[in-house]
Amino acid sequence: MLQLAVLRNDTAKVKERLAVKNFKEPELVDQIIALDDERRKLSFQFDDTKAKVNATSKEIGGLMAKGQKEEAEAKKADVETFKKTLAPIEQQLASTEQQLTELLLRLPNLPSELVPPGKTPEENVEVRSGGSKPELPAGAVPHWDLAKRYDLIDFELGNKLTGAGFPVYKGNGAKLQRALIQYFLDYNAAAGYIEHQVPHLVNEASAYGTGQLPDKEGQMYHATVDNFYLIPTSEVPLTNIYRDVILKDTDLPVRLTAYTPCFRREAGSYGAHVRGLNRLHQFDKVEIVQLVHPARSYEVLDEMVAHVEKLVQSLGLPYRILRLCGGDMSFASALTYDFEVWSAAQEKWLEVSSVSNFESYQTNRMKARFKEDGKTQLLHSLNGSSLALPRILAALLENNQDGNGIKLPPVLHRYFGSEMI
RNA sequence: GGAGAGAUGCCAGAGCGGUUGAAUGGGCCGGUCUCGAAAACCGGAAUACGGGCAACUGUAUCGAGGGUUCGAAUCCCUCUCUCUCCGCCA
Repeated sequence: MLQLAVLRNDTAKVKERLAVKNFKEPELVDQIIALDDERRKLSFQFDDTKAKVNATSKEIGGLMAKGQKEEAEAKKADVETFKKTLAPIEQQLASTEQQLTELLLRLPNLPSELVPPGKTPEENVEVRSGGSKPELPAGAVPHWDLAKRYDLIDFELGNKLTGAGFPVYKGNGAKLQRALIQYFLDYNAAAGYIEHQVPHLVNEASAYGTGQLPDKEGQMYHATVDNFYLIPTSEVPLTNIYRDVILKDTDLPVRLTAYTPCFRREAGSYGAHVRGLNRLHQFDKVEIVQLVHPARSYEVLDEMVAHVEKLVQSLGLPYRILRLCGGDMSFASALTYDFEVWSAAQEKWLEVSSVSNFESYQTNRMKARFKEDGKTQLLHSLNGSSLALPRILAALLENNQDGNGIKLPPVLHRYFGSEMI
């Protein structure tokens, strides 16, 4: 969430930035500041009265020790009076604080100056592209047909076991998944990201920490008996490792990577968008996360984009990098680059990675901080997919079909064990 | 799943109703000493939110939440987690 100090000191700027994100309730900012004024007033009254209670209670202790019972009783009456005035203040303070937090949670992160204006994905700005779209042989088919032809993925079996969006990978399909995961992890580790294996279910505090709660409650699977959430991305457990942690500046930067399955309810999706591997309820993803000094976060963002770009290039897939416009960005992000690869048989761009700088929006929620020259301050958090598997798989299958099989890019040969499927 | 024990600062660990934000030891930072280091000695050091130009100062925090009390790290209740034993088990 945004820092109160920023809202108070830079109110006009905050509203201007929120407008870029097409935020509909700018008046919330003023409400929040008014509530904070109220909170300060109440907090002062509370502290002041409580100080009297504490001081008097201490005196009572002294009097009791000296055996001055009568005086002590008189003081007790004083405390009684203080406490009577304290009770309503305490209640008001608690409800004001709660309201304040609720409102604060409704404000999205401020977009950086680099974010282009716009409301729809069409207004995203292409910053770079690479590779070239392949010429497909006659009779080329989409990946769901290829998956069937070469017996790589069984969508119907997934329907039987669980439901739509939970495919079963088998044979070379399963092996290729494993090869991709291992290649991605090795690639990230070589760049200094420390590999982690993390829980696939998290508690409420973690879901709040990265911003999945409260606003995206409906997008997560919820194991209600134990009140755990199935992770929609390993960003959640990875970033929350540093919830309520204060690092030393010498610990920075923190670089993490993990492979996990990701679970998303994707409520409201339907039709051609969800065909084949395009949109699943469970999919595999390798993620990278960094926690860095605030002064460096944009430099690091560029570095992460370059890192993912090289990975996509190594797979030989035609791609483009988009800088998301205000309307297409996620709630918590300050700047996001999406990677899309060309899925030649579908003739569609598919999003395979999203690399974002969250600045202090997540770290303020989860109190992930570091200490520099004795001063404690919030870290900046960033993450990106490196990479999401299903759409990579879709593009690899479609783009590399030659009628006899699928030719795999050279980087995968040693992971897959052969050059063709 | 059953029975018991426990959760205190960076770590270990005291405290079990009243100057305890917290003894003591270790670690860490600064200093003295030293050519330098070690040892020894001296000093410093939590987080959040307020008040104050500042020095400084108020409040909260001893797993979390609630309660008892003039006063709670200390007593009571609920929850979470850890450990030991039993059961079960990849």
